[in-house]
Amino acid sequence: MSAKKAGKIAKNAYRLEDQVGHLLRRAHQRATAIFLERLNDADITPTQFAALAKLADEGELSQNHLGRLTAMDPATIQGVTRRLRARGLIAGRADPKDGRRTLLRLSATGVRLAKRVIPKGFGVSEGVLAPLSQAEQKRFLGLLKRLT
Amino acid sequence: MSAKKAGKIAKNAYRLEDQVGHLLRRAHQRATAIFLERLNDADITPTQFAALAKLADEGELSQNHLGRLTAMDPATIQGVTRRLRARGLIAGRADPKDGRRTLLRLSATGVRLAKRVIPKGFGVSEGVLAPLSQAEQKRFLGLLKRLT
DNA sequence: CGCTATTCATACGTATACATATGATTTCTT
DNA sequence: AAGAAATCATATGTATACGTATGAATAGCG
Repeated sequence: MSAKKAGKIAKNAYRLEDQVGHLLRRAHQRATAIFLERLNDADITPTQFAALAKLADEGELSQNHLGRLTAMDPATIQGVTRRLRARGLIAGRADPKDGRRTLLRLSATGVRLAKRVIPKGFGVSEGVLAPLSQAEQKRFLGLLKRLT
Repeated sequence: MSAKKAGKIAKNAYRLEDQVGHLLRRAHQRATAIFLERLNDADITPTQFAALAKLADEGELSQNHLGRLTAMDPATIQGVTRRLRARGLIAGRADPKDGRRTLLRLSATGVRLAKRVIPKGFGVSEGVLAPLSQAEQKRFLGLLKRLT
């Protein structure tokens, strides 16, 4: 029953600055900014990076499957892969076993770019987490993972 | 020098799922989804909500100032306020002291909507943080605030 | 005072992000 | 096996998000 009697405190004001959604939005903005700053020369976006990294791991994936692995809905992953294809970083072919699917994989150029760029991903994460100590970073990531 | 000798461990693979940026993006997606679900009837977006809440607090603000208080750059806040004005939720007038500025405030309709909707903001935050205990929520918010 | 720099709001282009609709194809169910 | 349901990719429309450019207005400086 704190702050109920004698009107000393402001009566549960809604503070935008303290709401998770707003803080998550701002933290995401900052993470994106750090990404774009550190990968400026590569000229790719965080979601494009995610798609390249996943394809580098998995080799060949259908478009929607790639979207699920990178947390993008079908409409979003469609736009991302369309732009990556237009730049020649990934290539697609019809799935011989399922006429609905398009199988995507990195092109030779895409492999080279992925090799050059993925190592920089570690630096981005470090930069984003830099305001926290090592122990805090671990705690934060553990909690954040549970909010996804 | 752990995991350096004898190649036992996978050699620092880059795991998208463990990177802050990716997790922040996913957490933000989830927060947005919870917001839209709980304020479905109000038909406003999280950023529109933020603008309304700030104007409810501050009374009258220039457009760019409102943007700074809600973490939106001039181009973004312009779009948000344009849509809110089109719906008659906010009104603008020229600043008599500064010819460059447009002063924005809630309309009568906007005040009514804000009063009805801001209380629901608490529920959204609770919903987003629900996977964490009370103590974890506090810890998480403290750490998250330092990453903005 | 006058010139420069800054700020403000707008406009345009690109890139997520998602709802919804559509047609093609596959899978499920009976 | 036939019809229903689900999945895949695409398309369209709305809404952030930000870089860049622009013209108007103010602030800062010599």
